[in-house]
Amino acid sequence: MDWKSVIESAPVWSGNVAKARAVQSELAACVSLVDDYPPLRVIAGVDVGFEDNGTITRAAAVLLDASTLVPIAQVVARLPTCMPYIPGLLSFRELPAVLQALSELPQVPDMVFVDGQGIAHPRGLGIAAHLGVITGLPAIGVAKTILVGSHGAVGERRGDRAELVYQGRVIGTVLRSKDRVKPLIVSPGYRVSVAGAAELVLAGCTRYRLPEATRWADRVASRRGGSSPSLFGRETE
DNA sequence: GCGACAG
DNA sequence: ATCTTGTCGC
Repeated sequence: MDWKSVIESAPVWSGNVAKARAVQSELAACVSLVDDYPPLRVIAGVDVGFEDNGTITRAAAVLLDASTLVPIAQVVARLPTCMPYIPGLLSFRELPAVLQALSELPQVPDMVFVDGQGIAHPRGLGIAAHLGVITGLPAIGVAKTILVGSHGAVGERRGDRAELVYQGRVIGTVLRSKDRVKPLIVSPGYRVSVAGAAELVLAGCTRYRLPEATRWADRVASRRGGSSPSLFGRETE
């Protein structure tokens, strides 16, 4: 995997909203929803947090053993924040730091769990889909709230779900990952189908609402501890 | 024109 | 995302 070129060729925030949206539409056409990911040996969770009043973007990437869901390694990348949060353009704000962190993991993951939407986005390119298209890595978007789309009732038990529909298309799954908790919004990022993404996320959730991969990345990005992956951690700036 | 709006 | 204590529920 040539991270150097991936990071260099990644779309950069130009300060032009219309232009950024146009880029998203182009990349959205490259999204593959075919379940062609390899057997999952190692998976990764990525998430972002901020420091110094938001001036520093802190991205965390945690590698986990796919069969045991136990953390193997963690990396933190800190970069100057490049733009403010603009609904629909989250990837331009967070991907630079996320890609840097991912590139420093000791191994390339077979699947990346991203905090945010996959194709469940106004132009079909949430941060998980964006990450997948430019890295080529299979990815899934796991969000805590809806950006676009609507759905019917969701049962109260773990595994219960409802289709997330937007403009007549099924773009994701509103999935109850644990009994009686607010459901997750799961959508394909890249090289995964709507159904496949939901199954992988459910399998990745053990005793908490969020998948283990996302949970660890969350913790590391928000610089909380929760001892475990911290044994082989690195840091960058 | 008036809301809604991932993190 | 982030600022923040106690508190309701399993």
